[in-house]
Amino acid sequence: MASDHAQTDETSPAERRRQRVRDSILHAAERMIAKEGEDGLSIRRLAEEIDYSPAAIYKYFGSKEELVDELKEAFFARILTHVDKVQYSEEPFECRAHQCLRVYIEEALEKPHQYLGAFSGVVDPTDSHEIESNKARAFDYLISMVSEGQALGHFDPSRDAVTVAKSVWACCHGAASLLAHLPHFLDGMPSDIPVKRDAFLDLHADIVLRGLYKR
Amino acid sequence: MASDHAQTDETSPAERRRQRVRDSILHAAERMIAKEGEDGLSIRRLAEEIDYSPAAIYKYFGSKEELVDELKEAFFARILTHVDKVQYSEEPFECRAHQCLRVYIEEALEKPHQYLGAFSGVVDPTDSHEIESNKARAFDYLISMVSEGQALGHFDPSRDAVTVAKSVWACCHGAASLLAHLPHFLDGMPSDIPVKRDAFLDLHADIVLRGLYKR
DNA sequence: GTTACAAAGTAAACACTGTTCACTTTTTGA
DNA sequence: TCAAAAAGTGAACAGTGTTTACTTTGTAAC
Repeated sequence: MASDHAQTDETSPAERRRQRVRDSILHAAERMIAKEGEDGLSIRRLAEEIDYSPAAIYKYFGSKEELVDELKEAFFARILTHVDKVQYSEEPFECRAHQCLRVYIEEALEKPHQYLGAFSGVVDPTDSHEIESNKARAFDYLISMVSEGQALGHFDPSRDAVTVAKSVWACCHGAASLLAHLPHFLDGMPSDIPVKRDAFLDLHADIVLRGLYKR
Repeated sequence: MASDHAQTDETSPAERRRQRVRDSILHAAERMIAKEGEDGLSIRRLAEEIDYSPAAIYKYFGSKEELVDELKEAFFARILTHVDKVQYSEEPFECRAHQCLRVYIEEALEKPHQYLGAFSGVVDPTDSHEIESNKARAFDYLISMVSEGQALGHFDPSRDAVTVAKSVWACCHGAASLLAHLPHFLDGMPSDIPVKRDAFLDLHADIVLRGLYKR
């Protein structure tokens, strides 16, 4: 039964083997990007690192771009799960909203090169596939957060929740982008190194959220 | 006297000629980047476009990076002058502050590829030359704007002006970056195309600035 | 077990890239 | 006019992503 034609878990030894090689490619690529950025990733050096020929990579990925895109999708999926966890916690709304912004930025900064790479370059408007990516979905959470804030009577209800959510996303993305791009961004500020980023993110989230409240 | 050893305006015909070639290189590079992005710029195709050999480019610029860095510096200098103009206008403070944020974003969006390219990739912390660029100076204007807002009794004075300015810069940069990166960012929103961006920027600046006011 | 077929893997080539170097042409200043 | 400097170039080097024809390996059926 276990060696029957239709496997119970849909994975044959060959498929598992293939999956392992695929993963090793992805992991090696991730390591190289983390070290040297997206431009530092070379298919040839990547192949050498995992002891394959460059051409072998193309049995697993259609192009370098497809490979990198898969990493980006996984990265944003990870950010989403972390933001999601905050969203459904038992904390009061104001605390959740604050954490929501913070966690997005903090998770983005876990992989600065990947985060920056995901926003470098103008996206082709005719490429519809980009629209339904996890990147766009990150911002769906913000819509429901803003709507909830309006329903609870905290936020100004006269504004369009979607538009406001886009504005909030811009604020979060900007902080993540600048912190990732400029390692010295917080230099010359009060308090010590590990606290600096924490304190800044608190202030930033405070300012952004305060902008949403009714006056 | 005019043909004396030391020229009055410090430019000989040879220097002017050289400057013209230099400019033609820069302009061609700018056109190519505007069309195909930073990665789409090729020294060889650039040379072909202006009818020179690829090697000739290196008589004017040490490397491709130096060339695009000069374009970036000029671009941010242009943004700065526009923001500067707002800063010293005769409008009331609240209007100037609002315009300050708007103009930064609008000018950034004049060259989406260049703006995104200026923030792609993690900056080398040991490279001190990056710190004193026009990019960093854009944010000096925000510091004085925040300080003035505090002095006038509008903004919360208990906060560090520099830190707040960084937060505001992040909000502006985020909006510029997202709008440049995602041409569809404002799709699915009320009102028509030319007004959309205008309305969004107004809302965004409103939200950010409201976050700074005393409650 | 053998055989047929598909999958995995590769070496070599193609068409690019940025950059350098030896070399020629042109321009300049005395 | 003549040497020196500047401007410009062709060819090469080392690297890139990708494709193609080919070989090796593994699998499934007879």
